[in-house]
Amino acid sequence: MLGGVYSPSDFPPFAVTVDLVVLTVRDEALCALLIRRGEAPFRGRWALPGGFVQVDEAVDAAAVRELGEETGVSGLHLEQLGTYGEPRRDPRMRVVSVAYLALAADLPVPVAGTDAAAASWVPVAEVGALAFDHSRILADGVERARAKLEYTPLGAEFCGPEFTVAELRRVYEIVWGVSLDPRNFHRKVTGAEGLLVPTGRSSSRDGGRPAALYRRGDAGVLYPPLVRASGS
Amino acid sequence: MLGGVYSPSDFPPFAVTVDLVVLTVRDEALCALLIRRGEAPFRGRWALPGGFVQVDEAVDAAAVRELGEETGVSGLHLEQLGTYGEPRRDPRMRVVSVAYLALAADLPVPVAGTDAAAASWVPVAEVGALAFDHSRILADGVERARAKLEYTPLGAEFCGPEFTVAELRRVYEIVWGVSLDPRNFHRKVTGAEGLLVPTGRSSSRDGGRPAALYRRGDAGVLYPPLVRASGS
DNA sequence: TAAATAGTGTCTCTGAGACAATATGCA
DNA sequence: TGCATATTGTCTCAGAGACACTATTTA
Repeated sequence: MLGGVYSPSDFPPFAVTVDLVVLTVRDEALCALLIRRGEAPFRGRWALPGGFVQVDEAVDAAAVRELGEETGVSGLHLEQLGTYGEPRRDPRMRVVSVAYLALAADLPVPVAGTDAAAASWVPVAEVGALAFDHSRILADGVERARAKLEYTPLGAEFCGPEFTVAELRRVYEIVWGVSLDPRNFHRKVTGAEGLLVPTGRSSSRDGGRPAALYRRGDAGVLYPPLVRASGS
Repeated sequence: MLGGVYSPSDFPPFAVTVDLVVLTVRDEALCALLIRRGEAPFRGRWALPGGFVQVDEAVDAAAVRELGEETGVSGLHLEQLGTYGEPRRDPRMRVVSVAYLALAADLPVPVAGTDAAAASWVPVAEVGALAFDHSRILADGVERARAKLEYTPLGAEFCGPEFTVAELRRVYEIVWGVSLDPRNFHRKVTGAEGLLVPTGRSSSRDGGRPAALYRRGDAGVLYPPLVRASGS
């Protein structure tokens, strides 16, 4: 069938939802925001937060709304991750879900939000089987986040409004699961155009020279990119 | 509302479609497969091929099916591009569309397919305003294709089963709209792991040393990547 | 032979990674 | 002072781009 050649009477009805992969770095681990389901199916299982797209609401807008409801925070980076539309991914009816990826600084604590279901940050390494196909969605989100750190300034999204180069480096080390040379990392990120904007000075947690504090720059891409260990 | 906490009675119904951005390189131009709409709305306008997702069909499967119906070809590279869900993107009803990107070698001619609507290859530089939000979807698809050539072997998807390095280079030049040094390009692509598999020899169109023919290798990523002119 | 395209070799520059050296705080 | 961390500098190597040069075909 060619696009648009149809009438309202011949389309099968679907429900459309958004699911959110919200990631943060806390306690030295990459964590995802998960909710525990209070009802069947998958009662008691962890699941991604999300919900229905309203009749008069753009799909992207639904993701923004849900993210605000879940985290109490707005203005986070939010991007489409993919759409998951297997016929039986929800056992009760035909649901197509548009997944979004959000990166957040360590938020105080997930707000209970408009729902009774418990929400909490769970280290992605300790996440077991999730409800529906959410395990795969989460895996796709984590991989996307890892890839985006290479060529975008999004690593700074995991940090607070002001942060040190070492904090940013810890983000990279935790998300990628590698260790990076502090000297080379420092040279690269301070040299990258528009990534960091200097400010004043910082605390020295346990001793050692204080580190300069930076704010996020306005660069859209990271050049030169920070590459993970590749072919070599 | 949190994910999965709902009942079948409270979801608003949507129609779900797939739209295809099918790109090829022919006549020294990057071309998209478009159909001319035979009915309102947007009667007479060009639009992307696509159609409804069936009740018992996965969304990805619907894209594969539509691609086969439109091009008569299977086995092409096909990937999700994004989902477009503005409330009034279709004036008649609420339609959420999942867009896909396909890269094809120069196919003989678009088959008329199961539809009467005329389909043809249109150079993307000459595409005017499309129906619905298809102009934006096409633009997103073209940009995705350009970006993918950098770090994946997908440029070879635009070539036939056997091709020369010069043909592959023309693909890059046309898609990116730049000119590339033949010597450096040759050294790079023949040096990239798993990109090209040698075969026999080739014709020499008008004179000049014959070029070696290659088949696509099985590499999933292109390392080292071919980068477009960037920060330098 | 001339023209044309294919393919190789070389040089230089940039950036990555290893790691020495210096700077600046706290106990 | 001693220790810890921050920041700078230096060295080496790989790969990109410029481009000279060789190879192999047709006219």
